Amino acid sequence: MLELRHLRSLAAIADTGKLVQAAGRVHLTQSALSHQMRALEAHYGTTLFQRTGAGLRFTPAGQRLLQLARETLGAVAGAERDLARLQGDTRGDLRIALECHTCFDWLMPVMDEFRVRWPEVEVDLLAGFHSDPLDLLKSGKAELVIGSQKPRGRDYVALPLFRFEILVVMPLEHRLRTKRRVAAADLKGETLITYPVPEDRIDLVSQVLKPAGIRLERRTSELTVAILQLVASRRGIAALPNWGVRNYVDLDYVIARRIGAKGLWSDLHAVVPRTLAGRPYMTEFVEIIRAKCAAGLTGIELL
Amino acid sequence: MLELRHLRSLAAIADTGKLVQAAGRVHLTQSALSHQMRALEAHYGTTLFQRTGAGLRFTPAGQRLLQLARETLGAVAGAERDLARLQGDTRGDLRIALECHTCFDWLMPVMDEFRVRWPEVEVDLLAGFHSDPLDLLKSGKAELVIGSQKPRGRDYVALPLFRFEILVVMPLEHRLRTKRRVAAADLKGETLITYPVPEDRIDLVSQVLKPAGIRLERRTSELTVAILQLVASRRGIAALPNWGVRNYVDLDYVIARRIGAKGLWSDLHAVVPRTLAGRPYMTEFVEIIRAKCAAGLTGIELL
DNA sequence: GAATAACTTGAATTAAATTCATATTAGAGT
DNA sequence: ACTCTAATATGAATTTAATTCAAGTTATTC
Repeated sequence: MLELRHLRSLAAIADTGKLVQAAGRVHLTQSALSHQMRALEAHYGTTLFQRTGAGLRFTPAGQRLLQLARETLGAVAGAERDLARLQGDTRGDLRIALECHTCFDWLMPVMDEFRVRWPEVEVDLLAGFHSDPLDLLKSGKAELVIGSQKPRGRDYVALPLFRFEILVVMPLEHRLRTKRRVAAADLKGETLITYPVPEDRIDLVSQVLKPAGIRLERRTSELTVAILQLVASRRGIAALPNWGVRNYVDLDYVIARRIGAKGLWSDLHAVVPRTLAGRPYMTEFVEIIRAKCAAGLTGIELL
Repeated sequence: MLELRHLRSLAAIADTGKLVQAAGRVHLTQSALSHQMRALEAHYGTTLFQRTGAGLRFTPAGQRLLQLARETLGAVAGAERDLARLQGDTRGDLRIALECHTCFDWLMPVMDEFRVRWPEVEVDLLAGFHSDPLDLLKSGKAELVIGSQKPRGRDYVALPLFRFEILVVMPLEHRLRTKRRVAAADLKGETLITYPVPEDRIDLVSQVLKPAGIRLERRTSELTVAILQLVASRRGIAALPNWGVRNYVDLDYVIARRIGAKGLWSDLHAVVPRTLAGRPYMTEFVEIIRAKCAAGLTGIELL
C-alpha cells in the first residue's frame, strides 16, 4: 500500500536522477530504494522507471506518481507549518548576513519563497560588508550567517547547505585558454579581481596561491557583473563559483577553467544560534535554500 | 514521521468518531489505532484529540491534520485512477439493478459522484421491477445488483455494503404508540403497506410474521412517499429502513418503532460477476456507496 | 454501584523495511 | 573486443517498527 515514504523517495529520485544520490537525501541505502521502488511497481503492476545505464527515467506512470508526490509533500509541509503555528508563537526575526558576495545571486528567490510560507517572520538581509560576519550573531545583530566558516563555540550550529566549485575566470583570448585545468604556478604575474574582502577570505588565495608561495596583484569590485566586465576587458582574472559564471561562459563572454586536478571546492553552511536552530522556520529556511539551489544552480552538490 | 497510514486512520476516526469502529475500517485493532495516534501526538508534540467517554473529539491540531488527510487521500485516489487508466482500457458498462426500492434514495448522489470519477464508464440504472434481480446478472443485462440476497454460484461475488435497521412505521395515534418495541403478535390484524414485491421478499414477513404464524392484509404502492401517506392517513402500517423514515418521524408525520428486542436488521450487498469484481471502477463504485451512505444515512453500520 | 462502552498501556509478537554483500548490467574508453 | 566504471538488482540476514494480546483505566448509564 502506498505510503508517504514512497512519495518522498520518488521525489528524491526525480531531483537527483540517480538512486545512490536519492538514497542519500532520504537517509537510506541505494539498495533500500531499489527494493522500495520495485515493491511499488509490483503493487501497481506497472513499470515506473526506464532503467538506463545513467540512472532512472520516469515512465508516464512514474510521472503521474511523481506529480502526486509533489502535491502531497507540499500539502504535508503546509499542514506541518500550521501545526507549528497552532502550538505557539512562531513569530521571529531572521536577519541574514552573507560571507560570500555571490550568494546574492540565489538568495532573493529563496527569501521570496520563505516570506510566502512564513509571513509572520521578519526576514531581512544585512547590507554592506562585515569583517567577521559570525560576530554579527554574537552581538545579536543577525540570526543567520551564510558562508564557509564554521563557528567555534557550542552556542552556534552550522547547518550544511551545499558544496560548490570555484573556477578561474579569464578573458577569451587569455594565454591559459588552451589548458583544461589551471595550476597555481600558471597564475604567476596575473592581476586578481575580487570582492573587497580580506585576502584570507578568498579561497583561491588562502588555499592555492599562498600554499604555493605566489602573490598576485589585486583589484576589487563590489558587483559580480563588474568583476566579469573587468575580466572580459583583460584587466585581470577572477575566481568565482561555477554557478555565477556559467551564463557568461555560455555566452562566450569569458572562459572558466578548473583549478588544480580535482578543482577548488568550498562548502557553504548556514550558521545560527543553537537556541534558534530548532525553530520550524529556521529549518525550513535552510530547506528552501537547499531545494532552490539544487534545482537552480549547476555544478553544486548538496551536503 | 507522518505516513499515509496515519492519515487513513485519522479519516476513519473522523468518520466513525470511535476508535473501535475506525479500527475495523482500516483493518486494525483498536489498540493499534490508539498506539498509532499516540505516536502521532508525540511526534508533533500536540494533542490531536480530546478523549471523552463517548469517543474522540478532534482538537484544532487534529482538525488540521484531518483536513490534510482528506485532501491527500483524495489526491492519492485520483492518482491511482490515472494509473489504472495508463495501464489499459478502463472503459466498461455498469448497469445497476435494485432489489430494494428504498435504495433509490441514496443511489443518485452515488451515481453522480461515480460519473465524475469514471467518465469513461457507462452507468445506467435498470428501471422497473425484476422478479429475480440476480437473473439479470446471469443473462448479461446488468453488471451489478444491490440487495440482500447473496449469489449461489462461484461466478458471482457479493461485496458488502452496510447493515440497516427496518422499523415499523405507524400513524401518530396508533394503538401501539406507547410501546418502545413492537413484537410480531402486536401486529395481528393490521394492514401492511409495501412495495409491489412477492411476500417472501419482505423481511418483516419472512423473518418475523411468518415464523410467528401471522398473516396480514397487504396493500402495495410504488413510491416511498405514497406508502408514508397511506400510513399517515391510517390505512395501515409499513416496514421501512431507518434512513427512509427518519425525516418523516422528525417532522411528526408518522412514528416508527423497533421490531423485536434487537430490531430487525438487513444486510445490503453489491453482487457482481467475478470477472468484473477486480475492475478498479467496480471496487470504487462500491467504495462510493459505502462512503456516501456512511456519511449521509443515519442508523446504518458498514459491513 | 454494577454494567457497559469507551480508550490506554506494556510486553510479546509479527510483519515489514532496510542493510549487507554481492551480482548484474550498460556504456565509455582504449 | 575488452576492461573499467558507474549504475541498479538481488537474496538473505538483520534491524526496526507496527501490531496484537491481555489487562488495566476511566467515564457514563441505568
